[in-house]
Amino acid sequence: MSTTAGGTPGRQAGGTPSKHEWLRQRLQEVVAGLEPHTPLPTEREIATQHGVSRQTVRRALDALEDAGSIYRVHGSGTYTAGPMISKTLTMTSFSEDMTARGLVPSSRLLAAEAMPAGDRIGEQLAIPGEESVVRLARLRLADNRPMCLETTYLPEARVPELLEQDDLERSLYALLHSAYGFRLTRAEQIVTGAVLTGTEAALLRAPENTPALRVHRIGLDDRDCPLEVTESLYRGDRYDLRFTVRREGE
Amino acid sequence: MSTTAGGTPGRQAGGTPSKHEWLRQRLQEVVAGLEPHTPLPTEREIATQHGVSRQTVRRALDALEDAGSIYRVHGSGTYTAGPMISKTLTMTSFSEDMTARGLVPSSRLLAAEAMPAGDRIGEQLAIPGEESVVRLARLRLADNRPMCLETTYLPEARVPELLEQDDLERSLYALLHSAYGFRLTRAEQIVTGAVLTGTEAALLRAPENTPALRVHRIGLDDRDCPLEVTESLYRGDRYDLRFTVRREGE
DNA sequence: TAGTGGTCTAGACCACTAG
DNA sequence: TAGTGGTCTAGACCACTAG
Repeated sequence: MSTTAGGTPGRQAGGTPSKHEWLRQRLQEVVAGLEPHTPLPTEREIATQHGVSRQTVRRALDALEDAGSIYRVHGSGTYTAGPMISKTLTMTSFSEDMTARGLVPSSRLLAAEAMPAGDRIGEQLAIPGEESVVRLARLRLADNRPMCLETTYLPEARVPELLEQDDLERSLYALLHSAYGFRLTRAEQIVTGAVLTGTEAALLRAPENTPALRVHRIGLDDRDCPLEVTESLYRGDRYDLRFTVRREGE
Repeated sequence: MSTTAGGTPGRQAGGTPSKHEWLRQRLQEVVAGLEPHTPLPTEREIATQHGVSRQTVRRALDALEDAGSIYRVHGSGTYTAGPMISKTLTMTSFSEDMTARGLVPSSRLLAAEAMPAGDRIGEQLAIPGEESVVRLARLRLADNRPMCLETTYLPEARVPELLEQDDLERSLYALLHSAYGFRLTRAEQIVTGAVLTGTEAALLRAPENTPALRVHRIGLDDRDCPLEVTESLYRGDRYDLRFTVRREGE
């Protein structure tokens, strides 16, 4: 266990102090500066160089492989991957998504009210249909141009006085975390094709029959309980969904 | 290392003989029979019961967590997850996708020809634009109803005499593996909204302006080299895309 | 404070690649 | 056949939960 000049993991307050995560970031930087299909040092070499066990190296490499930065050939070696268009899909908020695309997100609150859940939303939030939910309708903008219509439903019992909050136009995820301590860790999504008509087209300032993407999402907390249902309608001419998929098993 | 009555891993020819995979399947069966939020035995107990190390147990549980079958609470325990609508997105062929949805896939070959790649396709396949590609256009059916229009481009140099194959209407993935030994392990996908018009609407037997999903895919082999570019146009009224996303880091 | 999952190690052996 | 990644173990200690 050497204390290299470059810096050892350390235990930053609030950060991620794990060795494999620290090593992952180190290796990511190295990989970023290499041509595609360049061999990396062997796992045993990396382990020795950084004073960690081979398992820790493998864990860091696993993360890089998942992210599509490297690929491994059994019996041969580890190599830098080709250029990537897309990333592995992860759970992001609209704000984060737009920022990652280099756009400036903003929001206009269209409606904020309490109402009975009803059967459909109630079932998805795992609460009785008579129970109250908070409904937020927002027009989402990117670089001040309409991008998406978003309607979110939350069980009122879990977010009391949400309607009294004054930053409902900002990131809801951030608010849920800071004001209520919730951590959304997983979401189930259903994406369908759609066509903009009537009110939707008008709000998004798009011509009638503009293609669109409808994203239905159920957000779950770290205890696997539904916390949020969101219906998003994206302008198809300004938005696409990019992701990497892998072959499982085999 | 006990040889339990239930059966130990064993080394089946061609199968997946790893202990963690064997244990994963075992645990999956157990989990499937339990109510949501039921605690599982502790990792140490599972290890003892199955005569494996705790790391092997953790690896099996990691897979179940990724698949959304369980969730873990640090310091507390491991629990069965709530009901799932969707699965983690993995790379599948049309045939596999439809079969998983309980539909019977079939196919009608619309065109099969060799042609120059051109700049756009050439760049995506990482070959010069003058080089030849095989182009396959297929109408994909599910339960004998038009579902999707699919056009695939492959570098002819890597799939010689593909056009002479007589089962081009069947699964292309299976053919690429059996006839050429290729393994597609990763794909990058871009999903956009679309509207069916003209020829496309006619071929899919859908009314004009039917919403649709366009999926652009670059398939990569196990050496991370592009092997296939496919453009798919799905009828939006019959098809949706379902998947689970997770919050990364944190 | 007892018990749980999370991280990490040193070492062994296997499966596969590529000369 | 030497070298690589893939699997697995036994054991240690830490961070966190929940009574």
